[in-house]
Amino acid sequence: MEKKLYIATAIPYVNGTPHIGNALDYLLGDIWTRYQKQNGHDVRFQVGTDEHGNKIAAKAAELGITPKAYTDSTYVNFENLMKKMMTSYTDFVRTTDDHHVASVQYIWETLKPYIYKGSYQGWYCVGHEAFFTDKEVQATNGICPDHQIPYQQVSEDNYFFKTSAFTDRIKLALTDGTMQILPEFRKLEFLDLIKDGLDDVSVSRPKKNLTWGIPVPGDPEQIMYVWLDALANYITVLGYPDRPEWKEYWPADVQVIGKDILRFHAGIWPAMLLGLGLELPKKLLVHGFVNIGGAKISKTVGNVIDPNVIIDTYGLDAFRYFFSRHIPTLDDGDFTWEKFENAYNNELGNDLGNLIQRVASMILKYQAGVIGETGQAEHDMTAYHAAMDGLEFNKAVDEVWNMVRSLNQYIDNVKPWEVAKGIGKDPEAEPHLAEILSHCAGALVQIGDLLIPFLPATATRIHEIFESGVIKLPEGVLFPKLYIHTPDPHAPKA
RNA sequence: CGCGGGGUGGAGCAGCCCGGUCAGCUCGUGUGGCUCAUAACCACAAGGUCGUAGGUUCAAAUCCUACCCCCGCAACCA
Repeated sequence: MEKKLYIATAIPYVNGTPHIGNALDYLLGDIWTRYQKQNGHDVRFQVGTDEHGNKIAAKAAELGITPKAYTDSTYVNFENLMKKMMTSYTDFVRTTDDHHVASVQYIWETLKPYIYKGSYQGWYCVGHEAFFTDKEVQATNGICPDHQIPYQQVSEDNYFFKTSAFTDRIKLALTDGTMQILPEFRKLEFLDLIKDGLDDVSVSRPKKNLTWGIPVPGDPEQIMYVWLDALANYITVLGYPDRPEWKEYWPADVQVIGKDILRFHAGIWPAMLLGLGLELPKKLLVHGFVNIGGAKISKTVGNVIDPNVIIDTYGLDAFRYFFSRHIPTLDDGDFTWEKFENAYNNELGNDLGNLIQRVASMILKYQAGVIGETGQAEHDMTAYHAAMDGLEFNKAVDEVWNMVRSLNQYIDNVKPWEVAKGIGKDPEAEPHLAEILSHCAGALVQIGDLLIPFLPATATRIHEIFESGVIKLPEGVLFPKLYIHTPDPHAPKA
């Protein structure tokens, strides 16, 4: 049985609305999925939501509804964004799904040899009835800002998962490439982080401190903490352990995560898999953060950008274009409205949109729309495919734009409009012109092919215009100019 | 002496591993060309002590040493 492809994305916590980072996960997953499907592969593409935990419970209590009712109302925000982005996912997992809950309990049972009871010690606020991290305690000088009482060192009983037992095997998998982390420097960072070994993690909380979560099998006093619950989604969604089809897809070919959660996905998650006797994911695609004008996105600063607004203003393909090309796939990137609009106007409008327009219009004008023999344009696509394989999607788009640029150059060099003037005088002119224009059309079809993973709607449109042998130019141009955040160069001077 | 990344024309970057053919690309600016096209496209030009100071070498953005500056991370943060 040939293994089918599987890509998974991190599941966001649904106590907020989707942000640009979530959108980036979906976009990268979708680009990969479309690319693989285009190459004839069967791909399963998971997305989902993480719905347990105290923050959800507190929010729900505030609203006077059950936690489940609350997440029922918020997870759709994420689902809506995915749909809006034309994310071609095949599976949507919610950690509150019955099957997930049951599977996680099975996983707990199976991992029992590596689970032991211990005591967790940390800073506790009596008012919150919850633990806080060292960082939070430090930031507040040891006093809870909400209750004006000092945090106390408190210990509580809970279960620990023995990730330490798997340190060596995980290190080996990273070193020998069984589990790749891309980019490479993230792998080095992580290896450095665990050079002294992985620490065991606390995987449950007493019921009094954590109410909303999956019960620990065989211990009614304990509720599972986020780790086993959330990370397990990548296999429970495939049907693990009861639906055998999961075996056709696991191990994941790619898992898309943000740099902030690498340590969990490169540490705890592989440890879980090894404990279950399963293979490790082949690649972890670690993307960076999107900054806004060089600054970190922060709710308190209020510089949060809603992906929905971008899509509503400029269209989905413009959104997909910017975030796949101008936010480096494997590193941090920067968003500003000005950069976005410049990319939209100059690259999508002038470079690509105008190119399509000029070629289509020449064929209409000189040949009544008949394209003729589409000479197979064979541009060297090695660099494009190498970039796709290396999960450097931004470089792949760069390659496409090199093609756009050279086609524009080609047209200026051969001057079809000059050739057209020779028709009627020079017998060679007509076939020569036909040859030139069919070459252009062929090149555009190829560009359309390469854009399928990135700009699905635009790719379809290019194919519609050029593929039938007769130009079918719809009303209106592709990517009409927009001057919302940048000055309109054609505006009359004040 | 915590770990990591980085400092290249106005902006953003590539090149550095494997020293010379490297000072390159995109945007921006200027000039010109063209007219098929979304006042688009194409060509050319101006602009850089390649963070600083030493060193190695016939030769350094590229290797070595020291220093300065910027940015992440520093474990329970999805």
